[in-house]
Amino acid sequence: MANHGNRETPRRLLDAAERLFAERGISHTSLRDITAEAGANVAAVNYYFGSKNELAREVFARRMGPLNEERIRHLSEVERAAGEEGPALEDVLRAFVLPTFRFRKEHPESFRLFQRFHAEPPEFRERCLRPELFREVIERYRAALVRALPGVSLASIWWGVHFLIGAMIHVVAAQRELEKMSNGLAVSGDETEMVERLVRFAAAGMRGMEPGR
Amino acid sequence: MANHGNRETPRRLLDAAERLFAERGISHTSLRDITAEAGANVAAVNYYFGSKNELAREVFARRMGPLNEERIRHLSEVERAAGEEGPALEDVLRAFVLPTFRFRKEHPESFRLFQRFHAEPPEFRERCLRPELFREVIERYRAALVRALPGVSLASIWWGVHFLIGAMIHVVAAQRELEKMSNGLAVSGDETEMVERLVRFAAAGMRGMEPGR
DNA sequence: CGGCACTTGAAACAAGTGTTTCAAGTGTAT
DNA sequence: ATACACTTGAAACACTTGTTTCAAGTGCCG
Repeated sequence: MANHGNRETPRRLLDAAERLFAERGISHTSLRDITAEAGANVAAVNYYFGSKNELAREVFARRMGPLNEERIRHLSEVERAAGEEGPALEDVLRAFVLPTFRFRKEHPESFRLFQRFHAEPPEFRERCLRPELFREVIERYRAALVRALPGVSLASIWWGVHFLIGAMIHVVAAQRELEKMSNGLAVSGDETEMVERLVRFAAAGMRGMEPGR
Repeated sequence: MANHGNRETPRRLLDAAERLFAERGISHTSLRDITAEAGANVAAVNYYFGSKNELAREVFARRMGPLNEERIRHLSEVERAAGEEGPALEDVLRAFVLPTFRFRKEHPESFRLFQRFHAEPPEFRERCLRPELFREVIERYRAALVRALPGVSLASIWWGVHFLIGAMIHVVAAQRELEKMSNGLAVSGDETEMVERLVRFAAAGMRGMEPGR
């Protein structure tokens, strides 16, 4: 009944959807949950986004884009600092991993989004995952890793990267459960500790991957 | 209307549910999908299992139990073969990882189950994950790893294991997509190749984790 | 002030969900 | 053969889902 004069309803819908998607998953979140949290009407989602699916697509793009941009920015910075001979493996990996953890720190409640996303059916994922969002990241990091890992085959690098991604997704998403299971062994009050562990693990792992090392 | 004289309806329900859960996820699979595929009536699930949730719990337990048992069996075998000084790190990790890949080989269509499971909301997971299914595995492998990694702290071991689990889940579940993205770089016709890569990666990673090494 | 494009609210929609009910059928033991 | 416990089928239940509809409200521009 009211035009409140502001254009922030779509943003509030995105925020609410992000939070709830992350908390319960996409299919476990109804439009009524979202609109209730956003203080909007049920019809608002279809009015502004057309459908629940397109809302979800926007929710993801809003985060994935900047995240990948920051990965590229970090890599550029590290490469600039390293000069001619190129950055060390650890620095390349940290440039890739750090934005993820930093995003979790700044948006702790909405972070599970990415793992939730991995859990959706493949056809849904492919509709959301616009390849152009990732092409540059892949290109840039492949070049940097090839350079930082002389003597390691491209196939090994490829696998190493995906081992790293899997490890990252898992610990970052299941952290609370891991802490509960570890009996105080895994305290992650300091996020950099976890990042450093992951970076050291992956760096050592990638260096030790070649069969005839 | 008929008692077909056999007791295989529950088994057919479990099989159908497993296949569909793995393919689309739990919440995207309806009881009608399951019962249709199993050639049973909609009421059959509630008759035999009480509810959809308890059916899901059974579906997981049916696979997770034997899988963990085989992990323990492998570890015992490796420990027996190694004798007094204990098995090498690579052998311990392989004993842990191999059953997962072997299960995927034998039940390729139902394997995604485990990743789907990781994607369900936490409360659901906790209802399914009976701790007693994992206690022995944790106990045994922790002891073996502490022995195979002298000088590495328990915390580092703990993190390394979860990095490994994350990497394993990810590559094993997203394999088809990874192959598509890799432009022929990642061919996994030979499952042992992937296992060995993962084992070498994790072994090198765990050895290189300690900060002041 | 009056008209207009834009938002909102409340209600209803059609479709799908998990679950329950109950009569009808079956095999087995008495 | 008769009784009985066990399974099944078809239908209905109560509820939630995403979506649509339309009247009512708002602020802005002429």
